[in-house]
Amino acid sequence: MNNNIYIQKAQIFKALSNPVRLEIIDFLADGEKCVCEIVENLNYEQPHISKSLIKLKEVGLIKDRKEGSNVYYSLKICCVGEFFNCLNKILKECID
Amino acid sequence: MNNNIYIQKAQIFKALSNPVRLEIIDFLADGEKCVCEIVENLNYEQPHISKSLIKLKEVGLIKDRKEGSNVYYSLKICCVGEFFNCLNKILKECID
DNA sequence: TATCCATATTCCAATATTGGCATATAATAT
DNA sequence: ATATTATATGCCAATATTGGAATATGGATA
Repeated sequence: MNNNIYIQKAQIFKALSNPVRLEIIDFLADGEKCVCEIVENLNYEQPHISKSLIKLKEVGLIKDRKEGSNVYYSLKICCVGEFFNCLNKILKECID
Repeated sequence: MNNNIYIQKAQIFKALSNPVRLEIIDFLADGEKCVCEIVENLNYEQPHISKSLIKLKEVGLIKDRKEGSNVYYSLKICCVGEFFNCLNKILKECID
């Protein structure tokens, strides 16, 4: 049962464990974007971007909003800053 | 080249994307532990624990120290607190 | 040296992830 | 109704991850 928490957390990390999905998050840090904008900016096929977005949404990292035929995605993590600052620290230490 | 940063970050998240490895990190949050203590506390085969520790070490999340025939592992992340607080926030929001 | 204990490595089958391609759906416009 | 545009889904081969079982290594002790 307590093990469940580790499984849930692992799933969030799994969603983050892909360069394309990290690039999407970085792009969304700039603000809400529709799928087409993300596809234009990242050099990947539309279906791949779509699947990546869905995976990020499933674990609660981003949210979507439909408007006409467009779907707009945006970050749901309030603490992206702290989160990625820590990551950067780890990377910096790793280089030393 | 900038893509490399996403690959590196993804590798850190990949190391964290496993319940056993998260449990190990949680256990190490209590302080430095030798492999045998970790094996005793977590219900997994010694080789699995060993491999998990090596994976965490490879990405710079933990460090090791040999003393006789024992190897002691400890956290190398200074900012575990912030990091996991954010994660908990995401999990909480996800439930709502 | 022989043996014991702690840790790491290798091998493996089952399972999951990746990312492209083709296709489906759903909204909008003509 | 048909065509067009935006997004999602299904399928697939290549590749990676998982975690167990057996085995190897290396320090300590008798």
